[in-house]
Amino acid sequence: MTTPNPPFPVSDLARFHEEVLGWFDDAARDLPWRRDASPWAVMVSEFMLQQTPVARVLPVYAAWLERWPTPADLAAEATGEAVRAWGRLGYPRRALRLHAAAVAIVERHGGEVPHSREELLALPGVGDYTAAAVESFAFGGRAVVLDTNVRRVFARVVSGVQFPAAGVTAAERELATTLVPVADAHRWAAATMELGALVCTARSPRCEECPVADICRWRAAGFPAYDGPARRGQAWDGTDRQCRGRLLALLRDAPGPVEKASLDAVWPDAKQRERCLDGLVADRLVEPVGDDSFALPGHRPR
DNA sequence: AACCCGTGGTA
DNA sequence: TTACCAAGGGT
Repeated sequence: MTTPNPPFPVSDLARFHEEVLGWFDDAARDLPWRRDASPWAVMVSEFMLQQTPVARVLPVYAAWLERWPTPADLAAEATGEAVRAWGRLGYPRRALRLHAAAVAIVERHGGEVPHSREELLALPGVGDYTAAAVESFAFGGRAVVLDTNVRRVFARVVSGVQFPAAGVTAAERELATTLVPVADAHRWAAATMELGALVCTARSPRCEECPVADICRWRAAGFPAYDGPARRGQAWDGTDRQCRGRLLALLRDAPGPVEKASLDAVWPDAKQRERCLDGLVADRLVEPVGDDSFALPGHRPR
């Protein structure tokens, strides 16, 4: 994020806090992980929400927590069951990491989700964002929560640009730190995220509904278009990801092991297919069964 | 730092 | 229709 010029006026900061927090009181969605959810439930939601929209997470989240209400419940389960229950949320390695995080929570933290940033970051699948989100949403901590929504809101309102840079810079983190209000840090995190999700959206921002339109530096500058390096698109047709998705979908939808011949039928390019199947096995998303079949991993951890 | 990893909704 | 995009993490 570039340095604002002129800088974001200090007088606007108080209004930023007041308006966004006030807007959140009325506009916040009633999401299940916001209704006195346990720390584990918050963690489950955060894993599922990594790169997956809320609407698709909702049903899987509900089923998941009904089946595995605590880390110990999931930790005692076969990893393949986690992959199956993950369904079509995408990036199924997240299911494996969530399972591994549950095992680590049982082994290292007596089955309770840890509070500290350091302990959270040490869990599989927990990076800067997720650690901050759990600190903030599960425990009411003062973490600096920087997700794609918050970054976009700050880029626009404070820095006056359409989109933030590709990666979080030290300056951006510092700026975000200075923006956290003295009181209500965890509500600030949720509120700025919600504003980005509902109003200050990536493609068609609803500025007419925005509580801070009058102090928005991007708007004041006339909505200048993003002028940074081109953001690479995500190719899909013919990629290994598509191939892996097809293979795993077949295994997920089957009650037990699937013969190699059936897997061969879902992807025409034999060389790529073999590479992807090997990759899935290497990733522990799939395991060989007998001589000529494959299945989701059926073994218990340890 | 750049690239890999799924899936489906939307403008 | 085709890109873009979504509460990122690991390497």
